[in-house]
Amino acid sequence: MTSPRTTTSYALLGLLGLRDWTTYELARQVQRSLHWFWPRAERKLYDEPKRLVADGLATATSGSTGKRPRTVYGITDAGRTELARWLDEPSAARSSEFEALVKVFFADAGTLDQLRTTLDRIVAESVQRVSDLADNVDVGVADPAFPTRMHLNALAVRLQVEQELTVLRWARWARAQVDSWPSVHEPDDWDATGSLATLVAECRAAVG
Amino acid sequence: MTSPRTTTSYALLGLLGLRDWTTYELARQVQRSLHWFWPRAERKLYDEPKRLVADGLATATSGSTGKRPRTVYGITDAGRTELARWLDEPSAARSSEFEALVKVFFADAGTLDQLRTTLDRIVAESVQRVSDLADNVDVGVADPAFPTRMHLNALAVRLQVEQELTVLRWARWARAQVDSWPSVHEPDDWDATGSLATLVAECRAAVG
DNA sequence: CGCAAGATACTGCCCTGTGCAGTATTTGAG
DNA sequence: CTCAAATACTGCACAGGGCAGTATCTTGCG
Repeated sequence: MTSPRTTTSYALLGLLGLRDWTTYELARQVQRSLHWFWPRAERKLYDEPKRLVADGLATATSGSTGKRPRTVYGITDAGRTELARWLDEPSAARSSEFEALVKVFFADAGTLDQLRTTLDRIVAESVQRVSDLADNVDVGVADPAFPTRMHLNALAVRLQVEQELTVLRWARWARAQVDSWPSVHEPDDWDATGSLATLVAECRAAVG
Repeated sequence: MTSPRTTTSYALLGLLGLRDWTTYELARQVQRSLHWFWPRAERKLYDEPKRLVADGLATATSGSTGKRPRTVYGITDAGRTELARWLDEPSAARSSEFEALVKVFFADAGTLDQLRTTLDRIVAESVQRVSDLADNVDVGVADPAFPTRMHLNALAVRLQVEQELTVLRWARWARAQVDSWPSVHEPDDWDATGSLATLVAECRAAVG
């Protein structure tokens, strides 16, 4: 083994389990589907298949389109076995990065206008993401690449949609809250402490 | 400037804007609050303040507790100015990693039992995160470190709670769905395509 | 009082991953 | 026929993660 496999290795192995792909196709497919819950830069997607081949989990078939090289990757039996084994392993915790929320959190280092702009941008980005998601799903339903996998796709997409809509609803709510604040330091008559208590109660109720 | 500042630089600068901290305290504080939307390894939090000092955005005061060194960091005027300026910049897109969802997505490479186990683990992790969040908030309300920042805290916490609860609800729903599947390849009588269409409709409705 | 466990305070190393620039060739639209 | 877009990569510098390692200080328990 060249070095310990990462989740990215298995994500690509998973795609190779469905059919053969060139790296370029793989990169596009990752952006369309996996990107929502396992985002990786295109750059990585050119390195990773080589490692899979070195470990005997994938095969590389070099061809060409005229003078341009063209490598097609496929999965091996060892690859399928390893992929199935990986499904048993415990997973890393979910983690999300939200730079704009860091700006909201430290809003008192700036002005109320800055906070309002930050929230407006979050709403705009969120609307964009929800639209993109809907467009993607529309295409996937009208012309499914893997019709027999629709149910797995639907499980994953449902979470993505709920997540994006949750952010959008929150952003609109937060923007409305902030609208009545006289300054970034005072929430007017909003009872922040009481609101936190309500949230805690919701959490306790959900976990039973 | 040593090199372009990252969001991590500004996140720490933001904390330094509230009061002075030792790196150890900073590390703990980041785990408690920022970690939910800007997760960074402890290791990084020891390097970053040094860069801030090198750029004149922070000050380092070396003291000691007996023979053990102890560096206290604080913000400079230049640091405050730079922090306020950063609030104007557009932010990076939100991004989240969810390894377990990759396993759900490629569940057809394994067995139905594996999928069920994966979902059970997601539910368990989710319950844990919701509890932790509630505990954190309880402590923060009972004994607030920065009472005058409660409203900003409440904005951020609300999003975190909604996000975690969304994942929890989804995981329970998905686990129930999968319960009736005869195999990982067939969703029994579940209309996955119809379900996707409903989700698209929800998205379209939300973006107007 | 003595000692163990946990808290405090870091550094080094190797690897993954990102972003951007750079280099070509081929295809398709007008 | 031409030019833009798509295809197909590589190199490089830096951010970041995880883990091991090395101390010292504090606290509670017997």
